[in-house]
Amino acid sequence: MKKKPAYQIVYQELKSRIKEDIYPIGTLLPTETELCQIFNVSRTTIRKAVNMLVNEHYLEVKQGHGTTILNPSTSQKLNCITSISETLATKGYHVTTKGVSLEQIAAPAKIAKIFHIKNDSPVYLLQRVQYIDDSPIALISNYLKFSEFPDLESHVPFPKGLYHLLETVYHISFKEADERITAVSANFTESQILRVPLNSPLLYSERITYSENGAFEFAISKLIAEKYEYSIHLEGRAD
Amino acid sequence: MKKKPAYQIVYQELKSRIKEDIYPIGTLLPTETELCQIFNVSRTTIRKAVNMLVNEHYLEVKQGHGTTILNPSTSQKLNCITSISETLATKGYHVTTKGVSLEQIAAPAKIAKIFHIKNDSPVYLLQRVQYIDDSPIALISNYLKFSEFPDLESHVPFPKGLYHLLETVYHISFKEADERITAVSANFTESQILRVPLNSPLLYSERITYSENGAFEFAISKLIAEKYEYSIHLEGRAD
DNA sequence: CAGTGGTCTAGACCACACT
DNA sequence: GTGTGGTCTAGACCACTGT
Repeated sequence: MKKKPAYQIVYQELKSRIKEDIYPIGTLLPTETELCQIFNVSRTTIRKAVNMLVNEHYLEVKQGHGTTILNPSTSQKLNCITSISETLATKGYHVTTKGVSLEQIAAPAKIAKIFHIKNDSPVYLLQRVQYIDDSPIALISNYLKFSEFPDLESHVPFPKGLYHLLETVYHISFKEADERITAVSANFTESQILRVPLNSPLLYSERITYSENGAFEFAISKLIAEKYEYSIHLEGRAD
Repeated sequence: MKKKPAYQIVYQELKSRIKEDIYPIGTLLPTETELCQIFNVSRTTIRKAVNMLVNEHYLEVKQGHGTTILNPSTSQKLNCITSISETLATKGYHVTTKGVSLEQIAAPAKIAKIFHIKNDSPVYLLQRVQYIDDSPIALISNYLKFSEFPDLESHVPFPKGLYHLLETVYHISFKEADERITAVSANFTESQILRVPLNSPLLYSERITYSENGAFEFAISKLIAEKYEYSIHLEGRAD
């Protein structure tokens, strides 16, 4: 076992104390000097841990005043890597997945380039339709790097969601993702599957997802625009 | 005048040295110990400045190896507050604005709530069509807080762009923005103005923009989906 | 092995907020 | 004024990368 840095321990302990309401929302955290005594570490270490929690919007510091515990539900976590079904679930919808198809295919040039593998190497292609209650909402295709997910077939149909499976069974750590979003008109097939009129507007998104070892997923989603929206948070101005 | 913290000075100096190729892209930055001597400050101060540049993707640090200067053009700045015209301009398009209309209107309830003003207080409503070369691409409505922008009329039609005007003339500091993106079908009016077939897919976005003093802009954009896409960057997983 | 960044300390002084 | 967080130092030891 590796030894954990002190600031990590403080960070996790503070986080759980906030979640368990030992430090209730709206109140002030103990002062930095007090926290030094509580955890028996230097102020630098405390400040590093506190800063991490500020970045995650758990805390807000104000010079001369103190450090306030924030309400995490108010500051919804935007710009995090979440699946369509997870996003819908946090909004209170009951999401189900139907028509799951998982196959091994030869990587098209575009996919091969993203995964840094040779053209026509095997990749997984997962195709699904997602439903809210009994109405379809999304058509999703996921390309997954073959070498990272041995025996993926045996886990179909991912009762807890694809991303949950990748995290728990394959121990993938989601690092970052780049997504491009535009809109298209539903063609005949799409209109039939999603049960919308021909040419209805669909949100179209392509996402590349990265772990520490590089890209491992490329996903294409087509969503009924009337039923979905992307929420994003922007910060600062470019130079 | 306020005295600048040492880490700010180091940060700015390092940033300009990178931009002026004194520290060329792809090479290693001097070691932290060397930088301490160069700037005559402690290692903590150097590390704070370096960390800021890492967050802005100017540098990459690797333990046991060194700190590398990155190519900023490779890491496009996503999730920054930019206008449609600015985004298109960085992609090399020539953007023009036509049909500018600026009026004072009584704030609808939705806008009043966002700006924290009374219903029917005056707000500016700016409406425009944006073109690439001679083809229309976007239909934009901006609601602007009346009290923050006195005499806005005199600056029409914003030759350098609305956001540039707000920054330089009104000294607004863009802090953050929240945006919701979905898609709609072009109605008759929209299809005429944008010169697309009826029911063509349009990207629809609503944005609230904040300065240090709270929300000052609410913008609605309708963009021809075939000609535009949103690029976003996601990081980490929610708990 | 030598050299790099990663973590940590104990103590100092400064800038701001509240009363 | 008192107390909070903001900045900064000088020095120590750990952990990783490369040869």
